[in-house]
Amino acid sequence: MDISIKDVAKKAGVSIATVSKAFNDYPDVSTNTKEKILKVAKNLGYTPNISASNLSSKSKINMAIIFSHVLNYKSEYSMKLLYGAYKYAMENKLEIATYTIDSNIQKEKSFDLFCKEHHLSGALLFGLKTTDVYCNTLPSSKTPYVTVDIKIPGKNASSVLTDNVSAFRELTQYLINKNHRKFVIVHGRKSAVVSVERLAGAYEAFYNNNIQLTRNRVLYSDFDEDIAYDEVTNYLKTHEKKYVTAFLCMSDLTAIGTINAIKDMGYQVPDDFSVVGFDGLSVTEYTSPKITTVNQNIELKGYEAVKILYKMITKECKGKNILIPHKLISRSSDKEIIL
Amino acid sequence: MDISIKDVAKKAGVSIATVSKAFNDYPDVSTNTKEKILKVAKNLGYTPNISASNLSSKSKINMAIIFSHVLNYKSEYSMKLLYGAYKYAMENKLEIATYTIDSNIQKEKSFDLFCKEHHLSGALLFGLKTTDVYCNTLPSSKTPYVTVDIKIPGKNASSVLTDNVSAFRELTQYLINKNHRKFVIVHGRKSAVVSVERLAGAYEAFYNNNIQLTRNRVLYSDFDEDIAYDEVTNYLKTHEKKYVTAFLCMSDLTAIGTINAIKDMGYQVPDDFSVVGFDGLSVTEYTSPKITTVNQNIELKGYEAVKILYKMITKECKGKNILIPHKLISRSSDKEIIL
DNA sequence: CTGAAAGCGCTAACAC
DNA sequence: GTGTTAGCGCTTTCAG
Repeated sequence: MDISIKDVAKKAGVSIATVSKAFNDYPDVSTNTKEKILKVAKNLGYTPNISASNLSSKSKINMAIIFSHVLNYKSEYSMKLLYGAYKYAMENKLEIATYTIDSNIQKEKSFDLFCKEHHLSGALLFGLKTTDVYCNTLPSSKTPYVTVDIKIPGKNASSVLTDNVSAFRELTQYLINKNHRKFVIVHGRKSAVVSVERLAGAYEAFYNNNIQLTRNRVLYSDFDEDIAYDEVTNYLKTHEKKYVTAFLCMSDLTAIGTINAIKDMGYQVPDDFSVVGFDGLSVTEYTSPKITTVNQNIELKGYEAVKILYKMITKECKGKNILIPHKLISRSSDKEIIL
Repeated sequence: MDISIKDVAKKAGVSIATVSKAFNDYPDVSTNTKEKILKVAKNLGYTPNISASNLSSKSKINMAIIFSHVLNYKSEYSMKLLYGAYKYAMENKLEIATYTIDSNIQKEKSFDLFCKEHHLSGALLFGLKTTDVYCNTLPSSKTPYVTVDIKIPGKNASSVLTDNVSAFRELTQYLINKNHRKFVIVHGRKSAVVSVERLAGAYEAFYNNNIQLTRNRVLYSDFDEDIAYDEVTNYLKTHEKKYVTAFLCMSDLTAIGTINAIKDMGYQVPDDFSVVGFDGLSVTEYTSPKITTVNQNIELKGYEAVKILYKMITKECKGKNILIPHKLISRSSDKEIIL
């Protein structure tokens, strides 16, 4: 038979109430009794039943990570997010459960309902897309939540973001400083907020440097390499080389697709074309050439996301939007044009 | 106020027992009442409280994935495992929670205790190492568990494995068939079972082809690229080129480290040395040259792991050890030696 | 500082 | 086919 609080109480010669208090660090238990209880509990192999505790307590803190899609294993992105989140959790002896809830399930059960069901005090939403059902129902949620890379306004909402406009402006400026003037932009998923923001960043840089937009082209892909590969291949087949000197890619994976397309068309990177990516995945170090990119500090995003969720739950702070610093990493997939 | 089963019962004009039965697909509820109850519940925004249900039910199935370490985001491995696991879960409308329990926590709380605490019917153990505390306590566990890449015997234990000996023998034979005779083996973590097995596979191939062991060298690294890089660099600095024609790496990441070391020492892959990896990570497609490797079918491992755990829990099957088929993928990081 | 007792929301006998 | 009821293991007033 399983050991319950009763057994501990009996063995320790106290009431179950006292055992409960001892385990929950109530101030009104003498150090002596507390120590005895803890020792007895250890001997018996007792551990509090979380379900029971959840049921009878209003205040127990439970946090979860909710992925909106089955994680895309091709991308390190989710992994780094998870890594950062669990890092914070471990450091603070917090427990986090991770669930996957795709759009079908989101339709069946609202976020609030899911949280109630699982007795969650709050949740982190990773991988949420503008097309997800949750985007509509989240704002009216009473449960605190934190989104990453997307802002979903709400009473108890926070978000952890990258300043995509600035980051992509800097990336573009970096190439402009190397005398590039003719760009092809390899766009990310069209509906993604981050893509739109990054495009705006590129345009800002163009504007700041009096670069005519008409000279530049936007190729629409997803964030993966396949579509980028096809689009760039097609572009190179239908355009003369002189029309472009650099490819501005909205993700590292599209940069890889772009580089492969360029190589397969018989050109060289960076000799014929410069290519830059975005995200800062470690895969950019494994390619040759190594890819110039913007490190988004993804682990930190996960880390900060949990931190702020926890503080929202404990009322230490209100919902807010946090910007995580990014960093341009110059490598060998681009080169300066000598005028 | 939250909606409970009582509210639904009252509104639907039935007893709470009937509501409970309707929600749990008991056969003894008329289709009419069931439909009505479900409709009322939907309107009210009712969802069963899992904690309460867990508390009063013996039979509720709850599965979890337990990572023994904060996931290493550099490796796609964990991600693919997760992907496969959640794929099975989604297909079968099962819910899985993922936790991270490092060795410190493993020491504090046994596997059985953790499961009891969380009312788990069984768990998948991902990333378990021979040095983990759980390895000792697991065998006496009453809760069913499934391990990946490592066999921990037990009453209710299953494992999902790769036939590492055969796989590495095939990989070695593949190079032997290309007339390689002088190898350096870049070993994985020394204490890892899979490393030992793979080494045995290499030796089998050597034996089958009368290749003298003395001609070959083993370099000990972890499964990551850094140590491999250092070891190979050091090797190349202290040995003449003629002593080796191929590097047999026990993981894709060590293969990457090896290739980088070779390049940085001024040699070419595969012209000067052939290099092969192991795992089948997608990163092997992004490198140049693309790396010959053994695809372990990692997603399938995750998928099958959940499947078998579920069947163990439902008593559809007993614990067993499953071998997942692997596949050699020949790419351009190796070449035939023309005699 | 400690204990008695009233639930938390649900399930599972069992009675009808 | 439906309802009554006794818990599941814990937290939390409230009395002492």
